[in-house]
Amino acid sequence: MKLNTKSRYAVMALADMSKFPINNPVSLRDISLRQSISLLYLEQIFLKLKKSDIVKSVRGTNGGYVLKRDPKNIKLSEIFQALDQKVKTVGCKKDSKKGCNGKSAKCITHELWDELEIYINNFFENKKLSDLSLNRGDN
Amino acid sequence: MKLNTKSRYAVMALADMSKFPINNPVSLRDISLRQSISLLYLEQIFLKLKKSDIVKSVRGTNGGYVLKRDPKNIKLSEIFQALDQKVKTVGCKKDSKKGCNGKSAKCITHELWDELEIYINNFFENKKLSDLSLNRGDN
DNA sequence: GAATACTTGACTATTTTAGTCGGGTATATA
DNA sequence: TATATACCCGACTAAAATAGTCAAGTATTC
Repeated sequence: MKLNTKSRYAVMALADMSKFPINNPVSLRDISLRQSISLLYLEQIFLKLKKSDIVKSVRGTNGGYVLKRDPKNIKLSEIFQALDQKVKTVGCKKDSKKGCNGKSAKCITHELWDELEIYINNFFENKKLSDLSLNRGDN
Repeated sequence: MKLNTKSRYAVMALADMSKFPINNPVSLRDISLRQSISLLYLEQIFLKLKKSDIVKSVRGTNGGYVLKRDPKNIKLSEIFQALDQKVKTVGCKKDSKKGCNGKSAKCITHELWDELEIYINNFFENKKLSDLSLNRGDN
């Protein structure tokens, strides 16, 4: 059970951005250097963040990306959703009528995984980008 | 972020077993049929559960596996550990001196992932096999 | 002694992940 | 207006993890 790098990097990159004055475009190149994340990979990630309205882009020289909202208003759950990163504990279909394992009803542990999924989502739902303790050190 | 089938099947299989009188060996063949899990795969899983002292085996005809403890005393976290299923949210080394991304210190979001890991482990730590609502239906 | 059921390591197909590549387009500034 | 910077975007790919299967056993009961 592990988090993929895309979502992790997304949070890292946004946390990096949030250290700078809002409306000041931050280039992916800079983030790439500071956080040691491949520039090309970051581009992929930011296209998704843009589509989900978390950042906006400024093209051209001195361009970059800008947070669309105050970090206080950006929930981590949004970031994960932007990257299609779902917490999927089960193969079981949500639709209980179909059944989980070809059988007629929910599988024996269905409730458990549902509960876990809600539990984890809850964590991200309650965390804001601004909650990350941003030490102004060398990172 | 998803759970692998091995851990999921392990929980399903043990939940299945716990419906039967303790000390009554349950064969993998039966579990396989009831839960629609490959027999060969179950064998792999149960070897690990056995090594971790969660079940014991009874060989021969009418043999099978038996829970070594009351379901009330089997934490889900033990089952996951038995299958080497760890909650790994980060690539960062635990050892904070090494640094996470080749840089000198912890990465900017290190605390967050640690927190998440503890949060999730906590879920499994507090759930017992006996907590699974076992409807005596067709599963 | 035949059938049942656990034991074990090695193997393999498929899927997912973690990126890279190549060729764009838009904008600022010199 | 040329050029460098930086975003845009789909397609591709190597490597790792997952989800199993296979083969060849051993132990026990009826």
